[in-house]
Amino acid sequence: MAGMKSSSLSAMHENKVISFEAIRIACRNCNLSTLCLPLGLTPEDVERLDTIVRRSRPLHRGDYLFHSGDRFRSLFVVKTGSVKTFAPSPEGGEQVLGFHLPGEIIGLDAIEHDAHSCSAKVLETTAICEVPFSRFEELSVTIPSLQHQMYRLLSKEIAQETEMLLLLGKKSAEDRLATFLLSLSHRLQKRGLSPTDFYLSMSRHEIGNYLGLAVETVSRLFTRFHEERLLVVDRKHVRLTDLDALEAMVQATPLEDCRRRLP
Amino acid sequence: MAGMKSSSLSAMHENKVISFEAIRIACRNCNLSTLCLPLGLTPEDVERLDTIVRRSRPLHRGDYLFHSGDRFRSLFVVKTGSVKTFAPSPEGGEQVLGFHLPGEIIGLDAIEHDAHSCSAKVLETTAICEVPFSRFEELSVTIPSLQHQMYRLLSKEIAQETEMLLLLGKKSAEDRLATFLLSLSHRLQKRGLSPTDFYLSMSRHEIGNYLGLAVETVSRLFTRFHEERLLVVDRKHVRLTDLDALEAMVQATPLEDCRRRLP
DNA sequence: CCCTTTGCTTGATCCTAATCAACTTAAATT
DNA sequence: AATTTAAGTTGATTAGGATCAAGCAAAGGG
Repeated sequence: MAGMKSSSLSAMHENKVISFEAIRIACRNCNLSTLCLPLGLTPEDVERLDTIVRRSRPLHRGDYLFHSGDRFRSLFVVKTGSVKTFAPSPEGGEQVLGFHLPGEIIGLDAIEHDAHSCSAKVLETTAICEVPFSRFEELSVTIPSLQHQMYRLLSKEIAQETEMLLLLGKKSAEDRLATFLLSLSHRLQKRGLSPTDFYLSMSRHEIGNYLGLAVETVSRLFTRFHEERLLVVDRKHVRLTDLDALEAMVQATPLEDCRRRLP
Repeated sequence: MAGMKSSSLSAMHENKVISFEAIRIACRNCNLSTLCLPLGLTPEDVERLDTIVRRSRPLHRGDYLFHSGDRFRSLFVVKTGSVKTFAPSPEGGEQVLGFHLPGEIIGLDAIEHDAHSCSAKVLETTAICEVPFSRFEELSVTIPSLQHQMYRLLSKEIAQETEMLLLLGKKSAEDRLATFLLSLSHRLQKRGLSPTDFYLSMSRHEIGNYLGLAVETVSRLFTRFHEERLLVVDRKHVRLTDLDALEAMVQATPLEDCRRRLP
């Protein structure tokens, strides 16, 4: 009822004024602009981008952004909250593909097939910016720096998945969880949040699934890390008390091939 | 010294006329155009793209396209032959990230950091098209369909790596090798080659490294697949004698979570 | 051609993390 | 508050694949 541009979707729950207003910030005022599509654009071009962005009211835990198989129409950017993407298998199982924090773009894998090959599910109350892709492409043809940024973001996604391949291909369970926690830490820090003190919006089951480990293993590792004074964990809340040790654990990848040239 | 456009690099070994001429085919005559950057472009635009493509003389086994850490200047497209990319680790080990066949683009992960995060090494005599990226970007600003195709190719790379994550995250050694062989089979078929009869340009060690398995495991699996009449293998030569059985093996992913709603 | 090197295969043993099972705690529903 | 359900932890056992060890075959080099 407030603004005249009440966006595409119907606006109920208008009693949640505070959070709803908070998410309707335009790109130009958004603190994520250094991570997101507007990076490198002139203020004028940011305005043009802004006109095609759709901002819905907040989604809640369990809501879907899209399902595997859906026609690809838009990219989705997390504004606040978090989202998991996963590949559902016919038998009801799933493979978690990623957890997405504010500023991260979801749906980049769908451009080629014009259909989503994974599903995206909201982990907590979350605000999303929707970017209709056909309109985006029209725009990026006329804004070279937007095209450049899009190439960079796509490339970044590839580089990140490569990191993940490295992790799953070679490393131990311990390394995997350490890397996961450090990844969260770094990403939260970039967003101006505490790199040592945060809540996990995903379950142990989802962490394990993501890292290719059983729930039990994840649980045991949390216990062990706790015992080793690397962190304090209580339910979903984690406090990393020895970032250096975690980093060292990951660095010290005792990769093979160190004995090949002996006798 | 036949042609007048003797390309950027010096042209020695002109006695290798046949193969050298073969690789100097322009984009418009290249049979890979349905897989590569020219897809969807007008003949006129293909010509424009062609002017920025550099075609060197053939590279040989062990040659590098680039090293990890090199400044990013160009994308590389395999024209004939094959290339492996890998992340070298300080201790001398490496993680193989991919094997690249004709029409596949290498270097997409480097756009963001403006530096290569992996190395690319030629597995057999190989012809490469080099696409200077800054010139490519200039061009793709003026050719919407080229921008579109680049988005698609980047997206495809992301989707492929996602597939790989799924493989490494959940599947057994058997599944991994079967998936690997089928992937090769499909990709060769798309290129007009036999999907059942081919040579592996990479070693067992490299296959194992890529799939997150020990060499010994790969060797044992080849033996087992042979015993099960799924393939005939002799050294580097493979003939897949039961594609359906291999497909079935991969499909029948007995993913967990089938017992959760019982007692 | 012999000799070394490199790549591959096969067998034996070990170890990490999965699986199975039981129990605890927290959250949701009544 | 009582009951149910879901999530997490801990222990015991097992299995799949890594590692260790040895031998063989092909390729390369003098």
